[in-house]
Amino acid sequence: MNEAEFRDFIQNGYLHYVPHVSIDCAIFGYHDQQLKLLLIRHRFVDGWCLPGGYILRTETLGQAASRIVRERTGVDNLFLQQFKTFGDPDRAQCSKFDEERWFRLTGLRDGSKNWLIDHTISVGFYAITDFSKTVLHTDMVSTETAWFDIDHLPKLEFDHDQMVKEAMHTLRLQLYHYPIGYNLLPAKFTLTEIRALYETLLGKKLDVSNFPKKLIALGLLNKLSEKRSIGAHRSPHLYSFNKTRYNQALKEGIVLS
Amino acid sequence: MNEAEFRDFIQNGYLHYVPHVSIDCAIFGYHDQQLKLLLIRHRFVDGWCLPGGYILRTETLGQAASRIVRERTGVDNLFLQQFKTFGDPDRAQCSKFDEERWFRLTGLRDGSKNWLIDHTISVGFYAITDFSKTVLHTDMVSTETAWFDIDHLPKLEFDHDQMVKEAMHTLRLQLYHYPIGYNLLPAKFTLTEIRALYETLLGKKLDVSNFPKKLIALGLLNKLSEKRSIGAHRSPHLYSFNKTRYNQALKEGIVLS
DNA sequence: TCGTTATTTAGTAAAACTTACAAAATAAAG
DNA sequence: CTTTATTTTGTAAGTTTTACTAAATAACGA
Repeated sequence: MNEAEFRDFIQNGYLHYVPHVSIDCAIFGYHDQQLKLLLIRHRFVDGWCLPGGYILRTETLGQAASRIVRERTGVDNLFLQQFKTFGDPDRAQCSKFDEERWFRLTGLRDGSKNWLIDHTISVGFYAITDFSKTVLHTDMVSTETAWFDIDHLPKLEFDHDQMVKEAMHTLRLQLYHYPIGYNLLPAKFTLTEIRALYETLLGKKLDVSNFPKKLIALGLLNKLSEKRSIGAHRSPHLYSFNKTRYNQALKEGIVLS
Repeated sequence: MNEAEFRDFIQNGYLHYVPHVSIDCAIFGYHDQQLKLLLIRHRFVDGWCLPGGYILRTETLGQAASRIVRERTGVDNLFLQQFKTFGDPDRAQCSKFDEERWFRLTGLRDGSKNWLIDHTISVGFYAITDFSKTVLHTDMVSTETAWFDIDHLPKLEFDHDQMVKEAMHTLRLQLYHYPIGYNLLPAKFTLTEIRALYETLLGKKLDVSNFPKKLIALGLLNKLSEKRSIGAHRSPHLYSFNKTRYNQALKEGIVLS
């Protein structure tokens, strides 16, 4: 989006997008036992917040969320879930609106009458990606886009702290009911690697021996004949996902304890 | 809402309510092993659908949902949960809009330009009440308000069939994680009565002996010294909810199997 | 008054599942 | 060829769930 397109979006965006409703995405990034969260520095409020956007009048909510994540990270087709809608009247703090700042940034007057500066209800989605595979983009709304370690997040603008908390909570609940790992692990991985993934996302230790047994019992994994070399230790077997069972589990759910 | 107020709502409602966003409520009613759903006959589309409404610009989503349920049923302070937000572009079928019908019903022209007739994203809530304690109201939007047996629902307008399905699904999942029964059972009830409540909501039989034991083990129930007379049979003990544990369980969740 | 009957409720054995841990297997380094 | 760290199998103990039995009991009617 260039300068002219951005100005048109500000002035006439409500013709193409649904006004008063936005989407915010908590995009979690995993790689190598590290869990991060994608944040943008918002040009209008000069603080960190979740990436978000508006819904095209022709899109479903899921498609809009998917597009927003794709535009920010370049990643497509990932685990994406709606978790809650936020609509407290004070969530956006429109009272703090600064007409001068708006003019400096947009070159437009009467910002407080703009469709963007009005009561907005936001649908929260969360997603999980492999952050090493992403290519981050900033846009006209943001001056920075960056991954933050989940344990060292800055204070976020609006009600986004609450959003992250609830996204994390839902993610951890859903980990016990849906399989995860596809797109987050290499095509061939060891039992230790998939256990580390779950441990990092859940934020707790799992039994070295019992946890992988459960995944195997659920039929989610194919044992391969290859092994991985990890130095002066017994070489662990490689596994891949049984894509049939995995997709079935995504649809029908699983029970993991 | 009288005729004049209704016309003002149609013409200027967007000043007080958030446009493009609505709330729809799946209000389940339980009494005596019967499960019903509250439906209204929509004046504008002449079919059955879920009761709904708009969000005042000063309200939270929960407050709006609570108000909508109260206006329909007279009941306050019940189990109310947001479950999902629906935003498919074709969910409202605005293409079917009938200008003539609109004029007959509202006496207004240019209906298709009205704020009510535009892309609307709806936040779904579900609630559970005792239908014998409700006093139903119709309003300017509905010609009828009625309880339907859950197994004999008519085809609903818009995407409300899908909403009911997802509300029911969420309700049944949450039954295992939150206590239920307060406001749905008399202050003093037998173990058979609370089991029947869970059986009806879950749509399946539970073990006569084991299920109540779980509730007791969770500390949710107080055993009273009184008994209930049920004719030529052993008189069952009466129980009441341990309100402290019950409220704690509402906050922190429980694990019921 | 006393069986009969239907229901509540305590009790328990079997089964299933979870958890904790021991020990064997093994790859590579020294 | 011993040492070391890790994977992986196996299993015993502990816990929870499930299925079922039998005792308790309230009222009815013979």
